[in-house]
Amino acid sequence: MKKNHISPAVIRRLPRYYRRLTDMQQAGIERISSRSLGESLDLTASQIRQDLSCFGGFGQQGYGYNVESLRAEIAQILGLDRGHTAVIMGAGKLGQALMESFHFTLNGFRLLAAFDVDPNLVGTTIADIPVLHNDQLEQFAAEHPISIGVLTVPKAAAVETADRLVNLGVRGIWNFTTQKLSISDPSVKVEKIHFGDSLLTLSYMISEE
Amino acid sequence: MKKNHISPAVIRRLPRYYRRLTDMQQAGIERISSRSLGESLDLTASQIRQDLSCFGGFGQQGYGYNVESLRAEIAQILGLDRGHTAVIMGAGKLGQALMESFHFTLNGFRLLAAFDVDPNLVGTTIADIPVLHNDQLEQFAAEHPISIGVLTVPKAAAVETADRLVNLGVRGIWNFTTQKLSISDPSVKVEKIHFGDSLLTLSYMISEE
DNA sequence: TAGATTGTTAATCGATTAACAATC
DNA sequence: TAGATTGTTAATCGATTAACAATC
Repeated sequence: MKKNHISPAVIRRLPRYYRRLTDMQQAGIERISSRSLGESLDLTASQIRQDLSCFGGFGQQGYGYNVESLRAEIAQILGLDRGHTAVIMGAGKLGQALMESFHFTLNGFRLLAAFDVDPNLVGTTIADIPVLHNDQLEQFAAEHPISIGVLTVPKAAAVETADRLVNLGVRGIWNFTTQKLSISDPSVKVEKIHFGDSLLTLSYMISEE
Repeated sequence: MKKNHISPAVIRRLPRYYRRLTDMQQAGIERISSRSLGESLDLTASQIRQDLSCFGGFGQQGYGYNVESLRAEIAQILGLDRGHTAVIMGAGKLGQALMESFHFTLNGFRLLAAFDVDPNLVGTTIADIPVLHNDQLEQFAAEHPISIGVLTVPKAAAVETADRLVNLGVRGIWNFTTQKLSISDPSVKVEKIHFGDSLLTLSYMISEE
């Protein structure tokens, strides 16, 4: 599947399509038009057809889209079928929250392990995921290919931890810290979740005159 | 301060400007040009000047911007000086992570309390923040004005909890659940952090080709 | 068949970048 | 003063929306 540059705006909408289609499929809905999908997502029908046409023609005139097969197509586009794996670096409260409540499997990832330095945590399992000592990362990686590292360490440890992950050949880093990462290898992708930026945006919105 | 519509793209960049200026101020840097600020944020100088000019002329020809005063201007634009308050709804791992590690104060909010139903949590304090019983929310709100509710409850409780917050007159909801919220009152703003959408985007990026 | 809805092309809209006079 | 850098206007670029022929 060769991808000739898809704009970030389109890519950011794909997960939303995927989620909605998953909901619809579970609700037993078989077909959907771009119009009604658009209405349920506050997007125009045009935009949805335009977005999907970046990847191929998945619909049928006069009918719309088959929910199940469109969902499967988007799953493939997003790479949900690639057997990606993840490790959590930093099993503090945030790491634990992800281990306990985030559905890695539903999002295409198999969570293999978490790593921490806290002796009270090392050796335990949280939501069936083993917590190993930080120092065991390299050895673990030699036995288990790691697609991405989830960075939930304290800010001060972020750069060093990210560098170690990159050295081990991960393809991406999911960065929950406020530390800016400068990864020299451009093939390693970084996706950040920045709580502060989000809250400041909300602050702006509620502060409008 | 009357705001004639500012585009969301601009608003989303303001927190990044603010953070960078904060870093610079702490590093003792007094002045900054749009060019060097742009370089450090991977933006063009033009864009930064264009963005800032939405709110006024904060710079000086031949000099640039004064770091401290530009930071103060942006703080005001973002509403960081308005004495906003927050409560956390749901003191599970994610709520606890925010209580322990997220710097509400640095982001313009005073965190007043957390609410939960777990008898093991109710009555305790976490990071100096009292955890109260869910049922006490209304009484608490009568005594303390709440600007925003942080929604870290399980998905199934999200809609009901959001409705209660809206009834109490909050101005915004910071939604960490995957539940789509349909708030009828358009003056109540919702900002969501969707882990799944973020991870799926990363999945796409590492799956290319 | 007739109605519905796609995929795609063209038109519009908005956001980013470039250019430059103003001026510190 | 001369060099630097702003704020703003114009030009470009990209993304969204509209329109419609194709066709299920």
